[in-house]
Amino acid sequence: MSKPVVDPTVSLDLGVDRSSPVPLYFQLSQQLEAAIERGALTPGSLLGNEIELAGRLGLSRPTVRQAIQSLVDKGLLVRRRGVGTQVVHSKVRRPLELSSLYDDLEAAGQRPATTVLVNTLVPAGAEAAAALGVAEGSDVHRVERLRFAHGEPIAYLCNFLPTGLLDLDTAQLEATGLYRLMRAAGVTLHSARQSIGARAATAAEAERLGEPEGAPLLTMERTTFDDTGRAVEFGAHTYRPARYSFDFQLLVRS
Amino acid sequence: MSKPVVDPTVSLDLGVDRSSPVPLYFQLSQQLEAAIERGALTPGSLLGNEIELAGRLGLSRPTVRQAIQSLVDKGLLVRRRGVGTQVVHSKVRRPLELSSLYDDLEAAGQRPATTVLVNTLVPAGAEAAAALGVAEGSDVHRVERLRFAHGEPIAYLCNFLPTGLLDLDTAQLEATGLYRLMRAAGVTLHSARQSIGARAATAAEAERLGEPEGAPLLTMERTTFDDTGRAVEFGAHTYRPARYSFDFQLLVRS
DNA sequence: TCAATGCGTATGTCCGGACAATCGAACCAG
DNA sequence: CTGGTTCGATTGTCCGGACATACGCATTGA
Repeated sequence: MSKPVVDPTVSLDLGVDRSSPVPLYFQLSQQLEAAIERGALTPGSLLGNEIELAGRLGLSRPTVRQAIQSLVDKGLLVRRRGVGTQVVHSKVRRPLELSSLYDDLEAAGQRPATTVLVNTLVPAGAEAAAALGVAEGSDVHRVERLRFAHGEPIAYLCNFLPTGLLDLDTAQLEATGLYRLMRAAGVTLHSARQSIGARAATAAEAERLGEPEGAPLLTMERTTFDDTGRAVEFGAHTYRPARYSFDFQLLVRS
Repeated sequence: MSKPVVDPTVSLDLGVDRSSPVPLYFQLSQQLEAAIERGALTPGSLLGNEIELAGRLGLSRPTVRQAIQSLVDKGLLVRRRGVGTQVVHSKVRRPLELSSLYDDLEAAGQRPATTVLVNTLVPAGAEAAAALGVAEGSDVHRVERLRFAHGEPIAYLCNFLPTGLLDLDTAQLEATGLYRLMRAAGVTLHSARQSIGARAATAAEAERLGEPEGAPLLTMERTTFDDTGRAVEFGAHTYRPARYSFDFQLLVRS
């Protein structure tokens, strides 16, 4: 009896374009991911061994391994020595990434809108100065925004940014998200430190978000760093818990 | 003028043990990580080119690249073509992983304690059945626990587990965390889907955690999967926000 | 003075091969 | 029937080399 091994070459039309500037391993990993996504590779099915796959595609084994490994890192595949590589069952689709609330809402089909409440230079307070790594009292940008979805207020966003990084245009801030502006300004985001908590709304917070005073609020503080280690943003956000929660998937680091 | 490039071979005593069963690339990456951790490799410093490093250590370039790549994936290093590999400035230390509250508290120096309130088999409700992928009404384990730190209640944990996976001993549940028990039973955790939110405490919730009714609570729901895609745990937790928040770092996927 | 060009250097991609470690199943012995 | 052993299959690790590509800097030219 032969095992129910999928033959990727015939069942899905795999094949690489050597004239393309896109790396071969990336072409392959994208095709495999697409095949998984559309169900051509069913969960639990084996992927056929690497050497044979490499031979069929006219690639070397390291290239095929690199493609497979990238999908393993994404959590879509699992490798087992002596067994093979198989598609993970289900549900791992969007591992946690450094996300922008604006992009999240847009991807969810909500139509995000932003009102800029404050956009000025202020002397850095103790907390913002410590987070951004600048001297207390030195100038930093302060941006306060209200984020809406379907006309309902979702979150109040208060952010601090160091000067000289990008010019914060109020119109642009209302048209898109902060992260998109930073990327467009050539800032390469690298990592962030986040803290998610909850507390009761103060009178001012409650009024901004249209909640009663003392209502529970979901809070998030975040400091974002670029790849040189510079802090490029510090934000303290409050969310209406009935309208927003932090949903994500995460993988076990191995 | 020579550039201020660190010479890893002399300044840090790098060297691999070929008789060890530990993979060479792993030995190297661990040594590099340790060097970064203790400050021997200062943030921003270059790491010297791969080929030379490989030659000095008596390794091949792919092996050295594999070691470096693993640290890049961890966010400790950044590579730039034509420039070199440099140590990231600070602060990226513990990227988000699938964590156990028990382990988190223990690592933070708090002394966690657990009281098991409920540990029985119950017919699965709609929510638990959907999360675990079992038929509604079929038997599942139900575990309710109170988690303390320094004698103060921190969280109320309600978990559902499929039967036949492991035997849930109340004494063991009070001595350690659920994840540790599952790992000990041979379950290989793979991924989880989480949702973090907030809401006002009901009378029962408030009483359990020693909070006033209506107090804001931090909530987390999580479904955990093993590497075959089976759901192995579903939990609904509530935390006292004054005592606990979700802190983590995350990297930009590239 | 300033912009365009060229060059060195480092990482990015890819190849082909070799051996080791591990898993699962078939096989054999008690 | 049961338990241990052997063996094939598959991934894990490692090597040595080759060429492509992008960045930074110095040089050159307008």
